[in-house]
Amino acid sequence: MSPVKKTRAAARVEQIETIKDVSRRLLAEKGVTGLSLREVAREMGLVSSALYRYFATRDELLTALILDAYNDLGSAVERADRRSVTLSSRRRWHAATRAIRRWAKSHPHEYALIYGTPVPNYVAPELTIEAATRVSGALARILSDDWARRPPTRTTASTANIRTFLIVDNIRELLPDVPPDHYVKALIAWTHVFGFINFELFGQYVGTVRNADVMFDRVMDEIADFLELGD
Amino acid sequence: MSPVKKTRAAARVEQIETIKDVSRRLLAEKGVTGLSLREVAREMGLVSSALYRYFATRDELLTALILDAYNDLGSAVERADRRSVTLSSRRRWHAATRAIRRWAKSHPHEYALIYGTPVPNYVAPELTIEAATRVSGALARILSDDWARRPPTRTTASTANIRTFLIVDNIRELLPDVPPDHYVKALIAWTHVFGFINFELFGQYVGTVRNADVMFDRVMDEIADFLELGD
DNA sequence: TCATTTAGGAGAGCACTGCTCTCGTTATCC
DNA sequence: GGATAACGAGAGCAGTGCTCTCCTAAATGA
Repeated sequence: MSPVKKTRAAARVEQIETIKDVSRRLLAEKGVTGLSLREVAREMGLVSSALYRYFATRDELLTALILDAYNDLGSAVERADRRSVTLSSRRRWHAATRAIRRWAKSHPHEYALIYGTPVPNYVAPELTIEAATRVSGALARILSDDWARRPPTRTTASTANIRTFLIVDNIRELLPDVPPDHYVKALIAWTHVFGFINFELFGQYVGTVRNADVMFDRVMDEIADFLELGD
Repeated sequence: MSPVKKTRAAARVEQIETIKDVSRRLLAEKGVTGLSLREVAREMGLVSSALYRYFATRDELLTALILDAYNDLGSAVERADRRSVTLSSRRRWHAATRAIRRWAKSHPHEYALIYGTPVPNYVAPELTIEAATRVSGALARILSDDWARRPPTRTTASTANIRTFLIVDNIRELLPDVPPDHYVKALIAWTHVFGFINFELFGQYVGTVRNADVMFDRVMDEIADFLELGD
């Protein structure tokens, strides 16, 4: 209502931003378990109880960080895709998946926060689901665009069978030009991007993979074949 | 040296077993973060400091639980494979991967312990790597056995290129009959089993997958095609 | 057999955590 | 200008992992 926001509200959002920034720094240094409200407060020259004016609980702060992480990753992959949108589908796929992995490796703890073990008792708020869709949406667009360019030989198989195990309405929104009988392949591709990064970051590839950079490209190429992406 | 072990040593291993049992129960109830040494001690009618006679630190207890979890899962999939070893490679693949997922769903917190975010600062002890190999080894045997039955049309391509990003010596041990140019495919299959289960258990499939049971079978069938497993 | 070593448990205590409550102060709104 | 609400300080509670000292009872060696 007031023409100009006064210092009060501005100071609040600024304070919230500071809390999240400090938290992100401590998160990067010591991981989730090492992130404590008291230390954040200490760093800010505040007493711990003051933080509760902004976040009712530690989990609430973590949820905010998760949301930001999803959006940060989301915009990173969107940016990468924007740069390569004129190239072939295969190159777009490589650019996008590389961007995801790159973000993951430079923000390992934030990545673990969103794609690792759910922190408290796992209840994904609606907002995080929406933010999470940004990154999968970017990948989906590449695949859907590719199908839009393919010769229209599609068989348009019935979705009746697929409906038993997939929520096709939600998927169709993301893959408007992909025939439903390819939804499973698309989900496999999506799953594999994060399956690889999880295994790499969480140490499962120790002893088998020597150079994960090269391996990732090879695997993503194999997935592109699997998706029959245009070259 | 003594002919019969006295009560002392036996009581010790028994006490250790009790600690791990109680810990597993509490782990299943409240997750990793909810597992506290003091509560374990309380349940056993002990004082917390007594537990430190058996585990020098909480992480040491967790490491023991991780080791047991790997072995428990390992023997579960080995058992499943033993029952289906006479069937086709495709059926063996389905039996083994189903066993893995079944174990994961009935031990979600233990699964998260070994395939989720590394708990403290991630240092995988040698012993856990060995135990972890049991489950991947069981999967590998299926694939290697399948290749042993295939007509010997293998091209035996040079491993020179693959050596740059894979530790082929370790992989060859697990896949003795698989030509090296198929190692990447094998690693993709292995990665995807756990990529799927991670996504399912950690809530990433909410909104897209309706019936994960059916979806899993479909996906594993697609992977079997990808591996060209015999039917 | 008896003295000695050693293992196991009890209990107090330290430093830390998340979170709650009360109480002044100070900026905002009517 | 006075009421209202936001903000921060500070004390305190219950909980944590871990350490240290002390005592008892069991295993060991001469």
